Amino acid sequence: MKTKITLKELAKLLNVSVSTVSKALNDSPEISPKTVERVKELAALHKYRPNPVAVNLKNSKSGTIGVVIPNISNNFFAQVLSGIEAKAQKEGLQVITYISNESLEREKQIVDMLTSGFVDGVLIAISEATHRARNYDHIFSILEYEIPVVLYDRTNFDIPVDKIGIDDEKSFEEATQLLISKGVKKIGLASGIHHLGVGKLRIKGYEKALLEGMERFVAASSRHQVLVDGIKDLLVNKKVEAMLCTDFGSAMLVYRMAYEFNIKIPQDLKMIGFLNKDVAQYLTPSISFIEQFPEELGKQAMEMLIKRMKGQLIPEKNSHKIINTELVHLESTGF
Amino acid sequence: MKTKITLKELAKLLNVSVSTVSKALNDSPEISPKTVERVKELAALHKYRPNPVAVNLKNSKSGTIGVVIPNISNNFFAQVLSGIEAKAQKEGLQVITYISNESLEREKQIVDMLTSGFVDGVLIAISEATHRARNYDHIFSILEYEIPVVLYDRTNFDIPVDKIGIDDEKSFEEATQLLISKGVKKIGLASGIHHLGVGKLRIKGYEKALLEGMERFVAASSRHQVLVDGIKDLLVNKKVEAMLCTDFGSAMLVYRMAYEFNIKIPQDLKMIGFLNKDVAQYLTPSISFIEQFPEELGKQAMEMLIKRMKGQLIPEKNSHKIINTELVHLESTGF
DNA sequence: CTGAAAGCGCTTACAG
DNA sequence: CTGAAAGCGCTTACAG
Repeated sequence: MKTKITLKELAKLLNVSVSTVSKALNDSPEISPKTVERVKELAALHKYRPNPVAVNLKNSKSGTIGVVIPNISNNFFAQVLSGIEAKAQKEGLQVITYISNESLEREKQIVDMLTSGFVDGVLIAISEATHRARNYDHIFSILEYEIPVVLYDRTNFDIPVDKIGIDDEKSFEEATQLLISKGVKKIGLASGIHHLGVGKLRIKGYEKALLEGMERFVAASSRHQVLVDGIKDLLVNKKVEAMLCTDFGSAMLVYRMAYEFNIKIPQDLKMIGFLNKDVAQYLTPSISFIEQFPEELGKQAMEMLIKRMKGQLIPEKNSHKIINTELVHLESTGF
Repeated sequence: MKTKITLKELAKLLNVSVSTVSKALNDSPEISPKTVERVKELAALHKYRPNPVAVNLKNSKSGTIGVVIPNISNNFFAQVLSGIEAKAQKEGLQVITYISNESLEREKQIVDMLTSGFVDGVLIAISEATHRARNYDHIFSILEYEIPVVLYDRTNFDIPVDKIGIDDEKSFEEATQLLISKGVKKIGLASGIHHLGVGKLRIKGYEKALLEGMERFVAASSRHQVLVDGIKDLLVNKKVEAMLCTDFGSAMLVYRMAYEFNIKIPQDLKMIGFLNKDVAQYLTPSISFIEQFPEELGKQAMEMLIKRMKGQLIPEKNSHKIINTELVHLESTGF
């Protein structure tokens, strides 16, 4: 019904040239006010809107940015996307979403698309598999194509690009220090992601905060049963008084085993985890968590990318930004 | 560095015309095998890839589809997106993501973008605000522009388009029937989304399944404290033996209050909820939940849209598909 | 088998 | 003030 009208058709209806219509619509001072009015009136009547594909071709850009997400089921990334999308909308940019599912293979395919001219810029969090394989060639290829790119969240590897993330190490260092300051002596840590960059950093922060003479109690494995046994050992045999959990899975395991062995949270065991707010606060008892402000991270990543695309950042110098985390106290750290 | 090479440049390097290069690259039978080889070799050397924006302009399409998501923090929608994206990738389509945040205003803006020619098709789940305001004009406008569109998940309103969703009513009807078959007499329901389409349907299913003489125990409110009081009444005063929860929030409240009033799950109280798998199975005790297969829903929505875009569906007839849900038994329904 | 021309829908320097 | 022409990067019917 309302099949899209083009400049050419408007021009014919108005008995003027296409150029005149285009200029009138773009408020060019070259065109007489009277003509501008006529043109705009008819354009409004027909609800004319320029074909974005044509405009983009003309401008040699695509008007879109590509966002690569390792795992959209992880609420953290979903929220990051939300922040990105909100900012993009304001800037009139379209967000093309690619989900790598933590796969190197998939990530390579995605990068292939990204470098083919579909997008004007890229926001990417590197997949787990890529980190494990230490195969970053495809990431470098984005740079070779001179496509502006910002790495978000998973930033701990050496590549000369703009980055934005949180300080994983510091967050757990501070959490550990807080427990120590409250007089907790035996602090344990559980992790199902110790092999990943973020996992390593969180564990490092914990270890850094431990005082001389304090024992290190770590249960870490990506294999379920090994992790279960490790946690059980810490809770039952080592009788730790607090547990830090680097990820959702390990937090839920600690939670569950505390229940099974009748260890009361927070009376017998304090807990702090990297969980998303929604889950953390709704649990019974609620679990104190590290707030990472993912939407803010997404927003700022987008801002950084926009600046880079507009050439507002110094070419040879890369930005590196840190979003501060915040320890939110809920029931599991009641003292 | 690796600045993109164009057909024109390839042509110049090869001393042939642009048309010849284009045809050779597209394996046109018009071109001699020798030329094809020469062209392809040089193209490969320079890693030539056609500018997608130009190709799209030529083909009068955009190569993208728009996906409108009401709330990406809801894991259900995140998973739907995952299914959509996977399928789109296979079809060589780009997914532009728009997040309405359950806002009518935002949804209108988004639809405005969608009808301006950015996308070849649309997948949309209508926002809560839109449903409340019963203001569907903008949705109809997508139809006026003759853009293929598939409604997913929130499909219970009258509009002549393709739809795909789950049978909310049936899912809770069956869940209720199951409890009845196990001899549970006093079955309660908690809802924080009774005012929404899906909430209404779930409640309706519950009511439909109740046998003659069975009392209806419903605690429903979008106001936190009212809902808390309602649930408390059901658990403590009415002493229901089971609770159905239409949403994550109400499930967590029931969970919490059972804990506070020392009501044991599943011994004293059975529970079934609309939760996502991840949370449901990790809770202690784990909560039996209705599996909605969101990725499958996303995938099939995309398939339906592709068929519509390709004209493989009958123009005057709309598809309406239902994804079957499945009650997954975990600890909270242990009998 | 190859190439010139037209065209997708727009914008913009240039003539008049 | 208006319009013809060139061009963004491609494809394809048409001539040769």
